[in-house]
Amino acid sequence: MKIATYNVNGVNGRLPVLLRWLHETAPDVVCLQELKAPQEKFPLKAIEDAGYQAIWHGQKSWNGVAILSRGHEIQELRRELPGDEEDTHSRYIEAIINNMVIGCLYLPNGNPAPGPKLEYKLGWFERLHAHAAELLTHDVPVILAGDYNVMPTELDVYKPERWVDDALFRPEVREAFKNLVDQGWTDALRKIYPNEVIYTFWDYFRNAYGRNAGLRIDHFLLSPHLKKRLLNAGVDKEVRGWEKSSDHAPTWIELSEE
DNA sequence: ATGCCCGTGACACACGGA
Repeated sequence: MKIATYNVNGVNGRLPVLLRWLHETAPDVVCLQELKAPQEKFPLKAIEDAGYQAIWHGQKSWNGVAILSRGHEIQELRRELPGDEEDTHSRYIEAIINNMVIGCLYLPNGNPAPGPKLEYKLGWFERLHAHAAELLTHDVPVILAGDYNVMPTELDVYKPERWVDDALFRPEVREAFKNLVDQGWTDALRKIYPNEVIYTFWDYFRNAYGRNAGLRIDHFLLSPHLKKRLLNAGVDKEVRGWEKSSDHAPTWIELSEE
């Protein structure tokens, strides 16, 4: 079973790229982030014509998350991260698919830092930490996939020294990610590529993709049940080079059946 | 230190992104 995550940076602006990628790689489940579309503007017909069911939580202009599934029913569990009634951002959606809980998340960016946006990010991380711990108590396979907006280590940044004050790489943000993983999660990409440089994002500026000046910020965290089922993982890097691409590339894992 | 390049919303440029 192949599961992917892709920050599309505008689901309607990205639709030709998204459909081509779905057609060429046929993932079973896809977590999308940054739809940048209100609920009623999600391109459901095109997604269905491509062979997928979908649930999504849109928002005008910003944020927005979706889960697509080909073949397996989607049973939605929630469409917001618990813990803050006043958080209006569409950044989390969760479902049961094929006997697994799949959480699709878009963690806040946090810049400029320090400041209220970084505080929001760290607060969101605390809520994710609490919810992730709760999920682990249920003894069911769980995947937390999405754009975490964190480079976990120096290996995940083309020039670490330039990013130390940035909200994607500040020590407290890396620590929040590490604390989450230390609950017992497996960082799937790093498990498959323990020492390799592997990026999921390249800025639109400065020919970042051409220079491979990238970041690894899209992650799969696997609950203990799934660690032994992890067969492979990767980044569809070439998609970043397509015309009208997102600044992120699709990232995926392959799991064995049971 | 800053802009670079994008999508969105709405019609010019502001905003957010990472």
